[in-house]
Amino acid sequence: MRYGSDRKEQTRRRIAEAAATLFRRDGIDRVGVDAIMREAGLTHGGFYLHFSSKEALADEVCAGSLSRAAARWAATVGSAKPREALAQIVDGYLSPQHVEAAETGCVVTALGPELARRSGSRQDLTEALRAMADALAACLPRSNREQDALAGLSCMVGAVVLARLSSDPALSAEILNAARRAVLRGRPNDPRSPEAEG
Amino acid sequence: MRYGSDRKEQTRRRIAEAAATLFRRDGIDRVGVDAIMREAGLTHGGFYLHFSSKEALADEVCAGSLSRAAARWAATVGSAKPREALAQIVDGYLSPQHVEAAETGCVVTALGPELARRSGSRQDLTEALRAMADALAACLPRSNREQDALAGLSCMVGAVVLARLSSDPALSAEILNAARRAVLRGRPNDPRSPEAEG
DNA sequence: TGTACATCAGTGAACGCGCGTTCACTGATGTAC
DNA sequence: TGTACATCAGTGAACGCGCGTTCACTGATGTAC
Repeated sequence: MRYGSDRKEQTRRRIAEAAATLFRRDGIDRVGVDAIMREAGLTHGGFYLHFSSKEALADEVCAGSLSRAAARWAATVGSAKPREALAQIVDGYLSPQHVEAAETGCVVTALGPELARRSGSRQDLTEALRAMADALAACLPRSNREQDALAGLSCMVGAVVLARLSSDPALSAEILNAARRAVLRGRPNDPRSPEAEG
Repeated sequence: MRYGSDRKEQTRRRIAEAAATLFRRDGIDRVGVDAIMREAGLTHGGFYLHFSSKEALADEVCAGSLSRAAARWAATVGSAKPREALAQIVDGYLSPQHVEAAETGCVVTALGPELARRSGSRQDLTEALRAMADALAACLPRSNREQDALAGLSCMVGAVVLARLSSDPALSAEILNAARRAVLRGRPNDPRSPEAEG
């Protein structure tokens, strides 16, 4: 069709965005190339003009999504006082909305184990994890901040996984609250009530 | 073949055990009925004498595995002083062996997001999670023990997920150490060195 | 005790289906003249 | 400016394959006589 010079690139991005949503919602294995292309407004045959395989798409999309999340955290840290940045990051991550909307949320909580099983390199994912830990560390008290950041990240990831697994909304809310309290421990400047509601 | 009265039950258990291992190793979607039955020493056709579908098997196997894990934690708590029980549970969960052997490890870290997506009831899983939190709580200091238990469980789950996701063994070890320190915080009776080595 | 039969756990071929991937084709647009 | 052509993003039929499930059959064992 001989379109403008960046049209192909835009299509590629549209496919990647559709895939990012569907993969997180249903799991990589449960999403077909056909569904991704339909979501992107195309037909399946054109997929291979943009990506060499579904696996390559999944690797790129997941690493990209996680590294953009890390960049957003870093931007938050750069644009607010440490304790406010921390509260923003933690409250956003441990929100009921994040638990409910896996399809737009953190790749680790939606696809962590699935990605860990992959035979590919996972180096980009590892770097993104480090960047997330660094962003968290930057808004924590100096003593043991690297360890606290890794523990805090673990706590947040686990809390969202567990809150999604629980079929009891009350337990999910308790998990989120407990995790928030643990990650913000020693920094109780948060005006929010300790109870969670809805 | 008209075998002894408990033979069928034993076969059923053998299938469930094979499935538990393979599901945690490769993910539910990547394991076929054929592979499960071969692992159990049978052929695929007989599967439906024991389970109504692969989905039903997966539900039963995952809930069973998690509730047995909860029972083991409870037994540990019942058989040692609180702080020793806590150290046993936490050190076992946050060990490099657990990170490396997903196929025999905690169902939540191996299949959490995959299970959270399932349409089924998840009630048994939720009860098992509660039982795990209760066991943890029973060996924590009384003040805020329920919250601390939920936060500790989150931290352990997230740490194992992240340690498996990282392709850098040093980062994985740091994550496990940081999580252990956080979960045992306030109870530094652990004689272990703070550094982790392969 | 010995024999014929009934049972039913397990077998393996067959099914329909959806998937990832390929490929000959289409047709809208940029370019040469 | 107008026309013919080249390009190449996108189409959709087709492929081979593996999967979950079904079903007619097998044959080892318990039971009736």
